[in-house]
Amino acid sequence: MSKELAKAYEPKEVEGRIYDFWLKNKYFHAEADPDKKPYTIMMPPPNVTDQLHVGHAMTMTTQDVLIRWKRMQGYSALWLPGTDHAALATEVKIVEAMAKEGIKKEDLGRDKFMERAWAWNEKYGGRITEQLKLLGSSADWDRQRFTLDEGCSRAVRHVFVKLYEKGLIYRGERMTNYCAHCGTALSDAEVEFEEKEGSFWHLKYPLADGSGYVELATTRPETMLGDTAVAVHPEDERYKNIIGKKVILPLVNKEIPVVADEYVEMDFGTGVVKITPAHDPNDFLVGQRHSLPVITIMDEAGNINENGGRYQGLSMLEARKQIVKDLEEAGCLIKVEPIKHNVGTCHRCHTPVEPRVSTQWFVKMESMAKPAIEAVREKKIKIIPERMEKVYYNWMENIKDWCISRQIWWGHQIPAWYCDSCGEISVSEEDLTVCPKCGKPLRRDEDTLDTWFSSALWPFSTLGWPEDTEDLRYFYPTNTLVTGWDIIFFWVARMIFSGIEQVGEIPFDTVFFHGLVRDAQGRKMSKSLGNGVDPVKVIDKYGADALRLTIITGTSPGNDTRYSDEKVAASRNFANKIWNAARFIHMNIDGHEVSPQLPEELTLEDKWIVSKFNRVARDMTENLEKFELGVAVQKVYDFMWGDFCDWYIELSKGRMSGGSEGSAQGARQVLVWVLSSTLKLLHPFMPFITEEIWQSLPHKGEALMISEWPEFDKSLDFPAEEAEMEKVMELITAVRTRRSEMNVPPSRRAHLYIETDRPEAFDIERESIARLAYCSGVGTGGSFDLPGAVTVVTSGCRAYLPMDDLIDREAERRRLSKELESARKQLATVESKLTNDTFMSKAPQNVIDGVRANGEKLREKVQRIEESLDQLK
RNA sequence: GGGGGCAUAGCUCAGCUGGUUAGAGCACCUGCCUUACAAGCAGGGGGUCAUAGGUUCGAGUCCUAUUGUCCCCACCA
Repeated sequence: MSKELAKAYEPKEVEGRIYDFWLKNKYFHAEADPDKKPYTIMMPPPNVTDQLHVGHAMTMTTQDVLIRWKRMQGYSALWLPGTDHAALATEVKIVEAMAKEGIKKEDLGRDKFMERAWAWNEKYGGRITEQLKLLGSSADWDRQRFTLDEGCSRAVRHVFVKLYEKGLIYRGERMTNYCAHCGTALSDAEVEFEEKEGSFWHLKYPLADGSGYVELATTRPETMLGDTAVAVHPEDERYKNIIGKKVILPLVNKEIPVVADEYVEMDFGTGVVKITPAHDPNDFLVGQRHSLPVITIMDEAGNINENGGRYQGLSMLEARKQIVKDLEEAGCLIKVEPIKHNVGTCHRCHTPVEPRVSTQWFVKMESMAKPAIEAVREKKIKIIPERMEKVYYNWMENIKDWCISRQIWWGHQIPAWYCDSCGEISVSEEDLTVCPKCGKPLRRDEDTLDTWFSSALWPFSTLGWPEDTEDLRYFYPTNTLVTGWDIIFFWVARMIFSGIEQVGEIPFDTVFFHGLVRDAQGRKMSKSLGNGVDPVKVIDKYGADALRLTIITGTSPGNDTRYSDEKVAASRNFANKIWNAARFIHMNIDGHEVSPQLPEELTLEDKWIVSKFNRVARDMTENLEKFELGVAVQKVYDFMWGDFCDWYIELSKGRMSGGSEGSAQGARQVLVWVLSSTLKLLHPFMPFITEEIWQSLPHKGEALMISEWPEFDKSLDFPAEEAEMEKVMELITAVRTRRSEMNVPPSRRAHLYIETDRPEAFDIERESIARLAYCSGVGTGGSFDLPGAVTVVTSGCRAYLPMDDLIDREAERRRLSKELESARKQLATVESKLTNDTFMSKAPQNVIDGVRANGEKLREKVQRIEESLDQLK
């Protein structure tokens, strides 16, 4: 970069080149280094066939900020990337693509299908990681993993076998959620409830003894084929007499009992419930209590099976229509009411799930949940924001067994074999061919595992577990898990109990939940709304740094944020601001020998900016430690723009154009030092532009990204000079304001007379003050008698601008009177505090000191205004 | 049914353990092409911090209730 370069920052010219430079030098790579402390983040693996969306941008930027910061702090910082095979999500996509070619997976068979799936994976698998690189992600790509790779597969099988042998994985017939569209069972976590408009069919079930009928209501009439009872509440006076009687199940013409069960709510519907144990979780429990038969009427394709008699082969929906029609014809339909009710749907395809009793594999949760709850309760794992702990406890404390078998092919096939000869079930880490019990051939379980089963192992399977590797010992437990709150159950909770159970240690010490990115109207981004934002396009238009800054600015942990182009444009403007500050510095240092160190002698304004920087470094570090990234970035933004550019650079101009060579050289060094140091603070947020500029300035070391994070330096702390400088600034601002109020054009200059008994308080180049205050020159003195001059009063001094022709003495008096009034009012507030005994005795000393100092300033100000008013008389 | 978030300037949002006169970006008004930047500079207007109580010397910040709004969990056929 040099001064000839474009006036505006061009991210496209910089980003690729800088990223390649980092990669080439292996700065992203982390090793187990005994001389350093480890800091580890496991990247939540995006779905392998995903495309980058803003959600990724949020989570990855957050992680990259943390990892870059820690790396600069000297940690061996490992950010381990990878992708998730996303079993069901991916299989659905592949099946859809095949459907376009007119191919069904059954036609292909398992092996051929898997070939296609891997090919698909090959084709789209690299896309997401390439896009992550565009963002500037400093992940250790040499360590990239995939939840279906060899190592992860070994870990999965090891865990499966271990849990099976401990009795924590079992196979059994249970009520499960079944998605007919996806053709598989789902875990409870994968069911989303949606409120839908439905119908409430009131049906008539005749009593077997001919003494009448019972009326009941249902939202799912088709399940009547599997009814094995009718239930009423035991206390319900209306129905006490029919308990124990039989009713005739219409259409099926079968007698089923009337049972009494407290599950029935008397005031809902008619107070009578049909019981279908095979297709409703609550009915299943009722059935167990009353030893009712369980009749499954739906097959795996979601159609009525052989238990459905003449309805066999119909889909559930077709069956519903037909059955309602038949019931009506049989005179068993009393009425149909509209009803709003919650329908469980598949979170992948939003098809209503069918509760269905089937044989599946489950993980027993209770014993593993306990230590996982303890870990958080004892703060071994910190959850940020803290309120998310409640959500975690609530889920963990009410956890049910986890259904892990899926009737799909893309995934980890369950390592269980069945012997059809002797009935033995064998579970093994190695593939089996013959039954270990009877030696006969085996049949392997067709099902695969829930994708979250493998991602639950991510924090350690990626480090070589189950082997006892050096990496595992060094980097595990990992440190910060960064993710959105939407996968707390799917993933976070499961990693916690898996880590504790498998490795014997928590998987990470902190969980940091960031918010979700919404659109400008606050809506969730979704395909159906078409309001999604493509980060790649945003990067193309505004640059990766601008996108990253936007994502972090103004956010706080756990709170959602809105995306808008305007925000990115503002961030881009900031990048441009830094770029131009650098251009300015180049214009003034190129051709000079400038050391990257601070000069020996520091002027007042030097001390001010250095001291201010020093504090920003300290404050930001504190904010980052508390994961307050939004606050941290705001501080460096304000410093860079509001202090460094608006004030320090402006002040330096006079020194470099008109000052002594010593002063000019000092300014150059301070400019370089402060900008370079500020770039360090900014680097985690805006890695590209900061690296590019840093490289162009005089520097020590080979790259900004591996330079040292600034720490608070006592020798750079100049509070007294800061206060002095602020007085100068206050005066300059006051002069500007006065001129602006009087509509004096900047071209019109006047000499500035500063009345002070402490001229050393204005000990910076007079030309600098003059330049900033649009004055022709500056003089200081004990007192001036300049009738007809414009008066400017601050808490530190009084100043005059002789502009005879402009001054309207009457207007001037009015203005000063107004200022006096306001200053007196403020003073009164302060003084009432200082005379308040309880305040004086209870408030901490630093607060009292602050108020006192403020009072002192105000008193001086009031006095000066009063004097000025006297002079105007 | 249970739990939680949010409510601060016209808009989008910060405001960390309560402490001087509540901030930013965008938008708006005025004046400026001042030799880094008009994607900029300087100045300015705009907020009874949702409402009502309470705790405190002191409340945007803590407590209680209310209203509005969004979300999560549970899943009554």
